[in-house]
Amino acid sequence: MTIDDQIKLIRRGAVDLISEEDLRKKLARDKPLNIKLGADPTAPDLHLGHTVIIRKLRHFQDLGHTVTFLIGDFTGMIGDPSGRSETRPALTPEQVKANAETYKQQIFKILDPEKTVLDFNSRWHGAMSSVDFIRLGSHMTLARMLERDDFAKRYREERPIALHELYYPLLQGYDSVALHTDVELGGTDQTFNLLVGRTLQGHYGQEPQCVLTMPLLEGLDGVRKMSKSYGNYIGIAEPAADQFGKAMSISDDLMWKYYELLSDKSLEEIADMRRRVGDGALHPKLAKEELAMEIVRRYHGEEAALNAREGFNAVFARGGVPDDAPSWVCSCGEGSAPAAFLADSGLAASRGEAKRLVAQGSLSINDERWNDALSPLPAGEYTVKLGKKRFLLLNVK
RNA sequence: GGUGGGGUUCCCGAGUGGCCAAAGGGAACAGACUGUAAAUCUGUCGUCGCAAGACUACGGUGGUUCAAAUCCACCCCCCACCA
Repeated sequence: MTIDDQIKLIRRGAVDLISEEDLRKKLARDKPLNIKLGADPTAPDLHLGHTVIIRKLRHFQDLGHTVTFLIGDFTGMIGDPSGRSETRPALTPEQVKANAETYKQQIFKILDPEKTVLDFNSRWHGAMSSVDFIRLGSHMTLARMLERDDFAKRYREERPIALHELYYPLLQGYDSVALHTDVELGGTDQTFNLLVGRTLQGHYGQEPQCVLTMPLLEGLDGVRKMSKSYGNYIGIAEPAADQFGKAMSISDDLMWKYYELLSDKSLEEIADMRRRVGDGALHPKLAKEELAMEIVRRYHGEEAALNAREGFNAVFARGGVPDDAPSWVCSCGEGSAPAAFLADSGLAASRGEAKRLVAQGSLSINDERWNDALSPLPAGEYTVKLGKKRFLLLNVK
């Protein structure tokens, strides 16, 4: 593969590459490069937003390079100074180890274990003396630090910046020194920290690393970044049907962004598909199904992907009931009134909510709209549907 | 150390004695429209109750009052400014 082709693959979907010239130089040596990605020691529940960067690591592996997946167990004690950051509870070594295990299980769905090194930055930070620490600080100026978006903003708004937070970028940068990193990856929000690594390596007599930043993937709402706390994510460990359904719920516009950042299709193929949707030759729903399939296939395999699509269409296109619908048994009487069994089974949060939903016309029983929340159902078996997504197989004794 | 501003329902945020289960926005949910799209429009959005209504809720604990998210006391926690 020519250097031009490699650069093209590396640049796909990326926001910044600093600098392309340096990277060409490194690649020209034709030796495996050290690629680094830092990860927080907590929250090992990866979603598609994380995979944007992890997939980029995979690209590097495919080009023959070595990846270090670095768990920031030491920096985790500081907490990334992202505005209103709360102090994170310190994790025990056991917890860190357990989290690292979970990371492994998840990242190796994408990364090649043979070409991946798992490391912890407490290995070198923990061994530093106070003198080393102060020396580390001497390589950075306050002015430069205040260039960081986040610090600049807080300083301007007269919000507090604790001193130890200033050390976060330095420690992260020092990781690159310790690992002799050639290329470090991160989200665009990491740009400053990544550049500090470049600076520090220079100070410690190393060739500065290249920095590759990836965009933050928007969540299902298409507005905020994908994040567990916003609840707008697709987790890579989620069941196939959920992944498929969530992928189908994104807007058509967002679909193209997802294609670019998450799909293995070439940019040409994607552009062609987009053109065909544009002139009506391809229905956007089909294009989206293909995307959803690709995502599910990656984490669950081909068969699961086919099943997910079939299940999705059976339920939503043809109004069926999913195979895994929960069932509920109650005896005829008070408990068999819709308001009662909807709340008791957990389909609705409370009786009040159940009644409201029924009043709004969201309940159907055996495919018939049901407006009476209070009369008990006679004995028998029923298929209950509440809204579009909630189902119950009801057995009244 | 001093001074000032705050802690309200899932989130943001209004409310400074009764008209407050608490404005407004967001999120969420439902209906219409659809491709379970998105966008839009409409509605719902503490618990129990068929309802009337009852109960629980405005940082905590007490108190004043016929009546407190609103007033008082003490406590806890956050923030800003001055030094």
